[in-house]
Amino acid sequence: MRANPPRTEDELLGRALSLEGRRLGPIAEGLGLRAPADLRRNKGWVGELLELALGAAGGAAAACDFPDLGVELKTVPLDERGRPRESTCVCVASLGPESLASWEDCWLRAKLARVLWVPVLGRGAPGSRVVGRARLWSPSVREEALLRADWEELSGQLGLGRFDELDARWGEVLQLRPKAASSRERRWAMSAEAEWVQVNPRGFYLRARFVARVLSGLADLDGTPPNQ
DNA sequence: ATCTGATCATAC
DNA sequence: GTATGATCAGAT
Repeated sequence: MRANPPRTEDELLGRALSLEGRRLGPIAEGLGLRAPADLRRNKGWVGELLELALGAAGGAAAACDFPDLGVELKTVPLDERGRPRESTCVCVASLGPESLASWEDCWLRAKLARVLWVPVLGRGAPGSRVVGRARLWSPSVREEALLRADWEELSGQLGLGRFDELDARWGEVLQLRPKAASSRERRWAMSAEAEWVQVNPRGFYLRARFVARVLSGLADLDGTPPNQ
């Protein structure tokens, strides 16, 4: 059972805000679902539940969650101090010439242009976790500059085939980490030495400290309002 | 305690 | 197989 898609951003945000303080278990039951005992074998459960509850498009389509609104949904687990417990995966990284696209045209930028952040509080039984206050966000000029600088460096290195050098320590707000069913999973790519090599797929992740900044709502000190 | 590398389920 | 949704678990 899936809610109807929201028709406007306001409607979407209103729905998300109305979930604040609610436990995931009852939300799931309202949709005819049962909360799993833990997330070890259901890592995407929280995100999928909120998609259903908010009327996201769903499916594995390479599109954002609310295509009509151009909004991407991200759930983020918070610790006791209200800080993200985890980094946030944005999308898979291209290992070929596609990674040489311009920032303006890249997929990561498109996905982050408008994000509905839904914090989830608590650890332990997923059904006992509680929805926090949702926040609709677009990168400020300053945030976008940070994202762009990292993205250009990281995808530049990918485009050069420097897979051995690249690891999760690169990037200030973005990082590249494995994104696959296992480390045995391989994808063909052209190395810096112009040889075909098999490399583990990777994804772009937002560092937890960057997401913390976004959620804190602290205005950028440049005083620039968010982009639309 | 935090970060990096590894991993799990599901849809198409 | 590749995309979606992420968290797990060992290293630092």
